[in-house]
Amino acid sequence: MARAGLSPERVTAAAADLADEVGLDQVRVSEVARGFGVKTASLYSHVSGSHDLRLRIALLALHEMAELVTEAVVGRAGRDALGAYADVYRTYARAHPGRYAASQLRLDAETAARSDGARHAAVARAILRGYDVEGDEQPHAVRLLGSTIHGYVTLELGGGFSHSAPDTDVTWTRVLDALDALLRSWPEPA
Amino acid sequence: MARAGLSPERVTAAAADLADEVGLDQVRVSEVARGFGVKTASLYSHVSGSHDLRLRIALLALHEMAELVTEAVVGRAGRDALGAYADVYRTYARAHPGRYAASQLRLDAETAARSDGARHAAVARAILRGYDVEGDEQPHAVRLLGSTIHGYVTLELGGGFSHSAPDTDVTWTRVLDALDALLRSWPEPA
DNA sequence: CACTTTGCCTAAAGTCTATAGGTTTGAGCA
DNA sequence: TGCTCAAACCTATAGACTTTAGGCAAAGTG
Repeated sequence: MARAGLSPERVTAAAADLADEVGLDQVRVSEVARGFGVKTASLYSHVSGSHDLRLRIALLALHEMAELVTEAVVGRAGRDALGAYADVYRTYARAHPGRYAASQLRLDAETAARSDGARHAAVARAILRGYDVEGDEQPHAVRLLGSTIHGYVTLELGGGFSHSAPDTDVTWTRVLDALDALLRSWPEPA
Repeated sequence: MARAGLSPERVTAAAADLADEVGLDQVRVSEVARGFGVKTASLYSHVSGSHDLRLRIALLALHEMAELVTEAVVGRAGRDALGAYADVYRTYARAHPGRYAASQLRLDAETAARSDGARHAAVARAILRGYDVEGDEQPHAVRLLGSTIHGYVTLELGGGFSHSAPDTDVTWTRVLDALDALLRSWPEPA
């Protein structure tokens, strides 16, 4: 019988697409197998189970976002760079909710080291350079940036804003303006 | 044989405790039943399944946090109120990670209306009153507040900060100071 | 062409969810 | 006290998912 041409990469990609469609927690090894027209047990030669599958989706998402975010900020600085940076996450999360959810999974130190997580922080630091936030203050500012952007994206995606009135796009630019203002006048180290 | 004295409330409470221990996505109806020394099927008279169980945990968490947050801000204003408000979420999330995760679940409009979600927004608006952020600007500021606090708590809990250097408590006060400064000088409507 | 590896299969054990229907318990009441 | 009835809990069952073990056949290799 014809082989389906499976590989860890293809399996992960299919699982990621499935996660975007039905939600990360609804990703089943059996369903991924069905998608390939293959028996469930066959996937276990390529990935070591459903936990492994989710982890691989996370690494894929972190990689894809790192590529996008790196590309988005080249040639930009200040508010312009900040907006491009943040928009990547928001746009990605809307287009790929399952992948984005996976990227928030807790990774053990070893896996995290192997991931593209550090690239995200590096891009954030590059943006801060345009604001003259340096030295010991950088980590704090990076965390603030990450918290606000990630929090907004998560809440918006989770429907946390859909119950109240104003358009979320308006709030989004307001939030970015606020972050911009904050970084412009970042306080001196205590 | 002695009855276990089940009820939707007791089942939900036990499930919430289990979620805090093993993670929300590891909550099994069968495991909750085991905890009561009861057969799995018996729980279906009290809750209508695992989805229902998670939803009930979410409502419980939203209620508990609403109580805490309401109590925390009475008699406070400005930076003081902001800090007390934010600390409730951070402390709660650390003590009850499963409950907190449940509180982020997407609720349909009907369930959301029945939840204590609106109370959280009301407390946030009360804090803004101390900063003279009013009218059409309030929703934007509420969303910024929620995004940053929720994002920070989520990232910290998810281990997103544990790979880099400085103490997260320091960053936390820095973030709150930043939000305080931001609200103090909130821009006029465009 | 023989040989090895790889890819996918069948088989099976174990766990979970969920439904249907039966039995026991205990509170209220004549 | 003894009856009734609803609630609480049970057994049985069906279907789905996960994961391991071992087998055959198709693709690459010398």
